Amino acid sequence: MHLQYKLTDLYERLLKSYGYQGWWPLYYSIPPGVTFGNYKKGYHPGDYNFPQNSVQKLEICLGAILTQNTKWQNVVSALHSLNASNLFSLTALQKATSEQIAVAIKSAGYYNQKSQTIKRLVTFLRAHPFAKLKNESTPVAREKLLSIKGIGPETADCILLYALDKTSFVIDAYTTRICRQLRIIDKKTSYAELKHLFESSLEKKKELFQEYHALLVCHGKMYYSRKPYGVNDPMIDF
DNA sequence: AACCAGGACGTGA
DNA sequence: TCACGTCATGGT
Repeated sequence: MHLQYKLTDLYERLLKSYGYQGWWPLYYSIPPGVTFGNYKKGYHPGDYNFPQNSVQKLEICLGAILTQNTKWQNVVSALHSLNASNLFSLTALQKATSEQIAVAIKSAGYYNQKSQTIKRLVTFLRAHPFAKLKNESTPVAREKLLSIKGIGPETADCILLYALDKTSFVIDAYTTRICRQLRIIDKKTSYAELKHLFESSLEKKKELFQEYHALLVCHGKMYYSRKPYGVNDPMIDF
């Protein structure tokens, strides 16, 4: 079976098992009064008309940084804390010191590093507003994001895909584990190689990229969070 | 009570 | 390049 078919087939199977995921979850920048399925939890399955404004884009960037090697629930409480501290805007984050931000995001862990990364991001966004970034080509915007210390490949790709609607596939630890287990790649395949594999195999639609990554995380949480990874994965029979 | 989480960076080989 | 240590909280 060709890899291209394998990857599109895996998507179909995951979608059938788990349904639409509705990423990126938004909690503190949603328009008031909007109700959409389990919207209160932040997810908006089937609705790809997000983000709608720069505050929502900022929330996605913050979430992408805060969730580095961290459970999402800890990120949610950090976002709540930021909101309670009136730090949920570019101008507020600009005025705040990294120490003040660190206190607010404590629950997400690595708060010293992440607070400084957030400060660098805010400085960056002053010179490169979202509207300007969207007009850049994906590779150029990606390089600019990667130039920010504390923003690596996965965080940059999350921002590109979910905040800027760019078709940049996100590779995370679950994606790598799943693809190894399903013999799609071997142990020494790099982030860039796996990313290229997905991007060259799939239709370049941001809705597909957004759902696929979310589905891989959902599946990864089920079968790939504890060693030995993926031994009970029902998708294993290709 | 060790283990893990939607990583990234600095270092030495 | 790459393997390894470090950063840190909170749930299981």
